[in-house]
Amino acid sequence: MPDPARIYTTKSDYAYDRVRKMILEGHLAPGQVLNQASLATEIGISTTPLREALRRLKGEGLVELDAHRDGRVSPLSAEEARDLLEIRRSLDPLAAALAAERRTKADIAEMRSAHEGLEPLPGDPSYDQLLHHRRFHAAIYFASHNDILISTLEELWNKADRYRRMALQVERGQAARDQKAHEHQSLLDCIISGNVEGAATVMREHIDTSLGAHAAWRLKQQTDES
Amino acid sequence: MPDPARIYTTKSDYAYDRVRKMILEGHLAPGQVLNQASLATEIGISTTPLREALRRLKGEGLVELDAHRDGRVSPLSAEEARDLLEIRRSLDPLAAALAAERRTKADIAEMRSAHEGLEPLPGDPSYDQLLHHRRFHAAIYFASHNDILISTLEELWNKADRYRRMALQVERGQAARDQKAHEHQSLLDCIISGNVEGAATVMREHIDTSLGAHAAWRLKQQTDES
DNA sequence: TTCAAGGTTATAGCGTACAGAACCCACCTC
DNA sequence: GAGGTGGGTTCTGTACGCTATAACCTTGAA
Repeated sequence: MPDPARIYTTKSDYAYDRVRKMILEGHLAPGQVLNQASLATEIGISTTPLREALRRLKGEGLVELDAHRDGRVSPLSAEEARDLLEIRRSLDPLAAALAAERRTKADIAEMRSAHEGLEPLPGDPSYDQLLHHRRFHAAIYFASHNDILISTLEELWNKADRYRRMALQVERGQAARDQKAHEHQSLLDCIISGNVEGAATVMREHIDTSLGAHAAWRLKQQTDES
Repeated sequence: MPDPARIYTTKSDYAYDRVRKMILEGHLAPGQVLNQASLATEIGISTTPLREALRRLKGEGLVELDAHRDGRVSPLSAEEARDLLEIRRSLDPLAAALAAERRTKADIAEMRSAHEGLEPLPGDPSYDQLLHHRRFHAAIYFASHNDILISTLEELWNKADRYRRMALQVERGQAARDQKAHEHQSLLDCIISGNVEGAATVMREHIDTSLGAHAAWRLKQQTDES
């Protein structure tokens, strides 16, 4: 556990990171009730900065918070999975296209470095593996040089992460994982060579066959059955 | 001035609405320093709920807030105007297409009602006129039945509003305003008749020739000159 | 006996006031 | 003129009191 005073400029930021990580890693399960007092003592701060963090997470849709009601971690739903997919299907290709247009030498270096040793996620991936995967996509976002697009996509990524984890509970075949690796490679090639159309097309394909798409499909099945 | 206790469930929400409105209406100018203590007394609350509101506005990009530094209203910039346009050019057509696919009878009624008496914005528009215009577009967003897309677009709209205001300082010709009215009409027609492709196309056109686009162009000129 | 409705109490979130910490600026010294 | 130090200002965090909600219990009627 890092020392809050050393790394973060405010305890509010620290609380935000801690709680967010707890939600994304599943230590706080979807639907779980959040007691502000006990959460605050667990993190080691008082309730005011925690509240600010929770409000921020509410803004990002990770927690539900009504006045004078106990807050809870937002539950997963087939609708949200579908919603996320529809937007990312539109914005991720945009980011890839813009990246192919505007990438600098530094961007290319970062994308190459993030791609280095990147392997398709196994079932039950480590936090580091998820981070590595994210870093590659974040590098593409960054190369778009559109700040609002970057932060929007980062937020969508956070929301999607919980669905990704869910999809990874079912082991994928080697063929599917090879396919993902191939897509990462051609994504990189297209962006570096300035192939705007190609980058967008590959990215759209990448999203359509992504873990999030699998999760959306599975959740829809569950909903339709019941 | 509304009584906070009566309308809002928390003072934090009240403060958020008040400050946001002050920024969007220009009572707090871009770049202006925000003193928490005086802002709080002006609104009639203490600093804690105000701080929560400011943090929320920071998340939406309307204020800049660093640790232990004085906060300020985010300045306008050519980059942000361009960034906004690029994303809206992608997401607004998506919303229109989804709306054409999923609109319910209630959606159609609301879109029709919002379109009723809608007139292209004059120079120096009233708050009500801006609201009416927004209501029409919000009705389209809503008909997409994608909650994340709706909230994302609402946020982008807020950010874009300040640029819209800027563009309206230059009076538009009657031809341009007639064109906008025509676009609103065919947007409505396409969505109601379920013309998915058409709705997306008209919306893209609508964005490309929007006030935000004019503002982006003007800001770019200014930057290039200096 | 069971269910429903109203009131009361307990619990947990919200708001205020104040104390603490960090930053900025002015002033002084070298 | 440049660098450092001190005071003042403003933001951040804590503690506590307030208020709203919800759960439980009692009471009455079916």
